Amino acid sequence: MLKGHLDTIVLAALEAGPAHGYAIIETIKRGSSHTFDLPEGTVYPALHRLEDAGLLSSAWMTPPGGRRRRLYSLTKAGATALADRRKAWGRFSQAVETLLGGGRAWPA
Amino acid sequence: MLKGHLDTIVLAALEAGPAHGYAIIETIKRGSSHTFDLPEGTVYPALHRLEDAGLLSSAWMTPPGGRRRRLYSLTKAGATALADRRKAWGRFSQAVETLLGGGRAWPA
DNA sequence: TTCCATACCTAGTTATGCTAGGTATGGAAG
DNA sequence: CTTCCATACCTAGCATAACTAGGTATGGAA
Repeated sequence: MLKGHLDTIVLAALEAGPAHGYAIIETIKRGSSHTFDLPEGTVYPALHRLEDAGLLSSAWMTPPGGRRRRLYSLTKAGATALADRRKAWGRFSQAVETLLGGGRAWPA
Repeated sequence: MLKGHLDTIVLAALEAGPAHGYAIIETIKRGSSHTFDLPEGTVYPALHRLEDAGLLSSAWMTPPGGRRRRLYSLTKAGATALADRRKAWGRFSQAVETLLGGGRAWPA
């Protein structure tokens, strides 16, 4: 479970340039050392959500001698959203870290 | 949104010793510098879930001249679960960090 | 006596991620 | 040539998590 951070990760995966769904899944898998091995049923609906929200745009492409793919790109709003989500992740992980780290069995 | 890490945080809050629901909310609020200001409707059901799962145990207490409170304690299974979840959090946050940090605007 | 902070609770809504299916094509293996 | 796998897309429906929005009750301060 990615618990609400899926969108952030997908946006980040597209920051380096446009990509299609299947490739995004692979990028996330390799980039996380297989910690996030996301099923398509998770990623495709997320891409549609993000496009509906205006954070991504898409276009069908057919590479020569290849199969049709839908290429997703970050919109300007998407880039802004990613920046916001990066900050939110920082606050979030910092807070969790403090709460988890601060909990000692018992200080002497 | 705590995105599935609520249980981890609640378990961690009880690591230092038993506490009641309202106090746990305050502990999490202060410990996270108000990043996590959790509504009761979030925390109480979580406590019940964790107790049903055997990770917490509870007992009603009435301090002298005070009001009745339900004191929650970590069970042995709860302590084990907390250790597991700490590791899971480490893997999770590490992976997100890599994916977010690795996404550069463009490498030269 | 009125109000606030404490202290507990739950029904119902919403959104998220996943399961479990389905369609289709290019290329390799047999 | 046919069978199978990896690629590549999709959706309906389920489970669950967190929250909203209510409710009850008490001790102490104003």
